[in-house]
Amino acid sequence: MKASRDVPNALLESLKSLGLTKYEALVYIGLLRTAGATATEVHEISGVPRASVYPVLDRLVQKELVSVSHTTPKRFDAVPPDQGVENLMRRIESDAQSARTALDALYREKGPGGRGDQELIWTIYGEENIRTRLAGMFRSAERSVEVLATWDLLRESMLKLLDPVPDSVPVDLVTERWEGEQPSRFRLHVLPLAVLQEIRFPADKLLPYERSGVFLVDDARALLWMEGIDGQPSALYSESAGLVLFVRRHITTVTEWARATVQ
Amino acid sequence: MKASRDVPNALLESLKSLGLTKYEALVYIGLLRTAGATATEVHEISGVPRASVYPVLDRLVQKELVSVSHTTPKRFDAVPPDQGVENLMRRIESDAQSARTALDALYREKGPGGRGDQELIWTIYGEENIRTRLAGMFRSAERSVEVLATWDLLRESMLKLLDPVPDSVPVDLVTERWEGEQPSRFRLHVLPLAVLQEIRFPADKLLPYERSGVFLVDDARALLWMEGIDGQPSALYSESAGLVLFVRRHITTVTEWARATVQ
DNA sequence: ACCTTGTTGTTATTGTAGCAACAACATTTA
DNA sequence: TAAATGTTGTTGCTACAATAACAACAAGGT
Repeated sequence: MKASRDVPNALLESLKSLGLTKYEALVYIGLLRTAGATATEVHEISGVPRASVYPVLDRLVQKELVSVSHTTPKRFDAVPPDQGVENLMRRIESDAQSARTALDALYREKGPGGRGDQELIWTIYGEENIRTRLAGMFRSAERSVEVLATWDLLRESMLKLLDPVPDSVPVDLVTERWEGEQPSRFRLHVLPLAVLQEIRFPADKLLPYERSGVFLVDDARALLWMEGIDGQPSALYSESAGLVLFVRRHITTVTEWARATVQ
Repeated sequence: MKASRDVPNALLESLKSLGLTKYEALVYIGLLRTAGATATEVHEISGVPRASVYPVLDRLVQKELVSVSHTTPKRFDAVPPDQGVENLMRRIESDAQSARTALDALYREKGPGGRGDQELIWTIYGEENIRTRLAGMFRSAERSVEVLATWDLLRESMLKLLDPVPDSVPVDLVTERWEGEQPSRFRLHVLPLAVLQEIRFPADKLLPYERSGVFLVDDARALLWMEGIDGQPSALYSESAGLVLFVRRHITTVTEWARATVQ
């Protein structure tokens, strides 16, 4: 009676990242389909060696995922899945909380400046991280904000990020199309640029150029939003004169060239 | 220059349960206090062997906890703690979600009854698990609900748990005192029982008997809420005739005896 | 030019800890 | 006795931890 051969591997991985070992996951899954099983039954159902079942069950009880009967032999039962996962998450959430505060304390120790940024080009991975960086750039804008990005990217949440830009700072948006009403807050330039829609790479391989953008603040800080074919967004950020100048030229060039072509 | 000897061990454990290894945690912590460090500097600050720093940094970049510069030598920077933890939690949360649904599917496969409960005495660990069990008991009540518990326990959230009891079912509450207005929904018996307040164990060692209670539903299902000295709540649940009878007697005995004594 | 010095990035090797797997044994129950 | 339960100890395995060694490259001095 080994009915547990069909345990999806993805499920095991998920449970592992919640702090369970392979055996713990297998035993818990096994117990979910068999109420009140003895240790030997657990062994049969889960495929875990009988001798290993005892320490594993101990750990699961400790983690509040199974309950034990007071009979001999002992019988075991699993708590319902949603609640079991909840119990695991509670621990992790608590760890996350204490880690957050402890790390924050360390983080604030160091002065914010730390010459770290100047003259360096940083790659940032993960959409969240990029957004955070952009929010910081916009918030600290003092003289100018220029954005050259595909509508796909703008629409999603870029516009919300632009809210904290001080009122005194002019904002230039360049994109290839615009849906919805035109915002009065920004200087909007809608240019149906082919460059922004698709590009052909090596020869005839059509490369979708979906979400990408270039952001320049105060002519001093630049961010390039890229997106690989895998869809994983990454970005370059820099305050170096070189990259800033490049971006400066890129934006003006595209704008000029597109204006000439279109009209 | 080894300024990292004072890394709290608890913090390392917390980060480990968020999916980081010891080295990953040390490197991330080190980077939090030093913006734009080279691999060698990371090695010096974190105490991690220089050769091990490279694979560790790779993993941290993959996990969206650090960003890389494009200079030579490469320079590394940590994302702010709250956001970093957020990035880690996002993965875990997603795993938890998929695990929940996958497990739920398995769980519903088996018929609910499965003779598992009868004649067995279960120990349940963890306050959440006990509450859930109680909620299930109350929801399925058909003839009677009897509760004998300290006010401390009742007040906290027991009253909310009693909401789903069908209106046709009488509910008896016995406790040692009552604060706030008396509920009309229940038959309330306030008995200033010394038993419920403190008991003396072996000889003169005063044992605080803070939160404990006995719950009986339909004269068929009983739960004993216990709480060790460590404050970790646990409970016994059973549908066995033996334990149910014991609880039945306990409640009536205490009630009778207290009534006789008090008046 | 040459050689030295130091740093960066990479690879290989060894050690270690926690989990996985099995064998063997003591204990209970029928 | 036989069968099943619960426990113990040993061994193997895998991921991580730790050290050593190496090639590539850039100063800097002679």
